[in-house]
Amino acid sequence: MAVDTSLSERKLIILKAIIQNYLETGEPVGSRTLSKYTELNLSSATIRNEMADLEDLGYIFQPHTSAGRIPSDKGYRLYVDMLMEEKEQEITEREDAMLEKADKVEKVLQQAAKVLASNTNYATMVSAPMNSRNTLKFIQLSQVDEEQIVAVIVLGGNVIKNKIIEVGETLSNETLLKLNMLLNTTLNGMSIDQITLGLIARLKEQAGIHSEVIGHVLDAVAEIIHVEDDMKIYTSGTTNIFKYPELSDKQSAQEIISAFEEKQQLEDLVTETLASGDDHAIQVYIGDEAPVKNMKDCSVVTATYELGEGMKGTIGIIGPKRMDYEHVMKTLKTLQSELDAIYNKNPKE
Amino acid sequence: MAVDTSLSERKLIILKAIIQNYLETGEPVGSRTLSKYTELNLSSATIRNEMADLEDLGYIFQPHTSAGRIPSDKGYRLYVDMLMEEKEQEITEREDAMLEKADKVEKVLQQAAKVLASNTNYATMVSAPMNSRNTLKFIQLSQVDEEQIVAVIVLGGNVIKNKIIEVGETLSNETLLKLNMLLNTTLNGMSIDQITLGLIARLKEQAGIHSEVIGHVLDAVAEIIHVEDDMKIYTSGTTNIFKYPELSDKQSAQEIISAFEEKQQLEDLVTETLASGDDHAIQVYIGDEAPVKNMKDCSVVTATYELGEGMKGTIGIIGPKRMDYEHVMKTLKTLQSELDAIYNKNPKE
DNA sequence: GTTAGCACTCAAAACAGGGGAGTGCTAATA
DNA sequence: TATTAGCACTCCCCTGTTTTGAGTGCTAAC
Repeated sequence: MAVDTSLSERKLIILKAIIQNYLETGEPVGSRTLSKYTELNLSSATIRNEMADLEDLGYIFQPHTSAGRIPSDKGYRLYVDMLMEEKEQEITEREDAMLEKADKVEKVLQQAAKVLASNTNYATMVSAPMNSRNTLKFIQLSQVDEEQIVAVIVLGGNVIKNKIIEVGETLSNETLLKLNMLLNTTLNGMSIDQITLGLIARLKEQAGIHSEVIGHVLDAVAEIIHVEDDMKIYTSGTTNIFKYPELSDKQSAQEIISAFEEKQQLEDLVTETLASGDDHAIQVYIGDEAPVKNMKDCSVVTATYELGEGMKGTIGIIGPKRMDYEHVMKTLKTLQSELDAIYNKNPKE
Repeated sequence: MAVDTSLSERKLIILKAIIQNYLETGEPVGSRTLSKYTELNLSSATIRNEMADLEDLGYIFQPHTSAGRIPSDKGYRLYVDMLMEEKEQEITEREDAMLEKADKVEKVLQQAAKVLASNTNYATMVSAPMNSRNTLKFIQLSQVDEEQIVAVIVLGGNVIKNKIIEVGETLSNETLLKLNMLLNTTLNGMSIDQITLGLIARLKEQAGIHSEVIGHVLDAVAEIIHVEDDMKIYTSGTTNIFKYPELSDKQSAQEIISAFEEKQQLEDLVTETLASGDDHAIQVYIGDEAPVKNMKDCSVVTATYELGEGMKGTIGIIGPKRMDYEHVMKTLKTLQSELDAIYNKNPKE
């Protein structure tokens, strides 16, 4: 990224001015406007020369001749990387109140998406934490009726899952007790990745004639992971995109909204975010950079949060390229630590 | 509804022709078009006279002078009530295959919404069955760690819910066993409405010093009903509305899409559908008739399905007023009996 | 009762012109 | 040498006007 060094101080100032102005107005910005807007007192002509240079370098472009300039993706990139000053002031207190104790994780997350959307006026998504790296805390088998038992599986962080298992015979109480003992002593505290084939074989051996049940239980465990694989994603404020003319033509709107409806694409986004980079960094995808093709006309800002024990989820904001990056990143950061805090302080809620 | 009798045979034919033509093309239909389109050989002039009458009666109207006529809500109403001939032929076999055994109810319903959407090109929703009138099948308390027990509650139809309960003390195995016995013998097979205050008092009395736990469990049961109250709704094909110009202007599109996002409005729709009328009838709401204000420019067609034991859900299609009512109603009927069949034949899947 | 014909209406498309914001270039200026 | 003023030019966009054409209502003839 040696590109930036090739830009003079003045060019940077002008570029920054162009972008900031464009973020506010959404209109192409011309040289005259800039000559007043910027502190360095230059005539429009000078600015024009600089702008021509910037255009040659690919940071800005004209939608058509005799229009002002608007930032290119490359320009935005430079902006978020270097030019943007973080306005750290006034850490918002409001959200504290909004995220009041909702008693279920899902509720909290849905709420978070909502708060975020109303706070930013963009479309938002929050993915529920995945428990791939989670630990088994407790397993309980119980007879429901003659032919069915239910396996209750509690994961770290008190995520509970159940699965009905069909059994041909009625199992005696002692048998169930024994199996429960066996399962819990062996598997308790184990990470899901730690359950190896060898371990399974050993378990089955100890279960004797009931090895089949053990098999079913482990299948259930596996399936639970699998089920969790198609992750839950909460969205809000989708229709906010109609507020931005450049996104609200039929074509774009349809693409973006269907990306939100078929969660598959959002899942890709989450996966990408979780995979790449530092845990608590904020990531910014501009245009094509996003791993979601339908969002080529948008910018996407994401953050990762953590509910302890390696359960991570993603928060994301989707808006026009000319989004208010500073505000968004600040808000996202706040919410991120918000979520981090709530659950690390109070994991049972 | 004596209105219809006042219409001559010929007027009915013409009205029907107008509507059918409009359904296909989406364009206002004029007298010339009709004079060829209809079998009764009449000149455009004659048709014009009849159309003038129909307009006076409120069945059709002109979007502006010198445009063709389009059906009014009243016209559509008459059409779906009387004029439309059911094309019963070729009961679709395809869907059978599509709704292949998904092993979770949610999956099936989500799938159903998808199939429906791709089949009709409209927006669709499927509500998960509510279990308000459901019965308790099984309750199991288990100790998770020193301070927590988990209550697993199985409802009829094998809907499983759990709830972590905080207890100050560690309960002995015998105590748990006793409580489990007590809960199951007393509550087993009961409908949720049948658990009265008197019953609760009696339970607590029998539980003695552990009455508090019983209280928590019952709270959990109550909460589970409550949680289920904000029902799950699956949607698909929201963006199909962009296919219909009359709905895809910013204003309408935004309204409809946000109705789909904030599920509250869809819930109203479901409630209305479930409340009103015969179980297996198909209901058609045209324009204002729908209980959802955001859909005043749409038509909504709904059906109720049943998963046995009084658990009912709703399937709905939302499209433009000029939707292909016949196809939609037929498809809906098929899917309805599809769902009915799957779960009544094979309730455990 | 039906039809042909005609005058009329009005939305939408096609067209034309003016205004204006913005540019690039050149020549003058500090 | 960098900056600026000035000027010609471009081209979007707005506005108003015209044209077109589909469709109607009405009247008179069949």
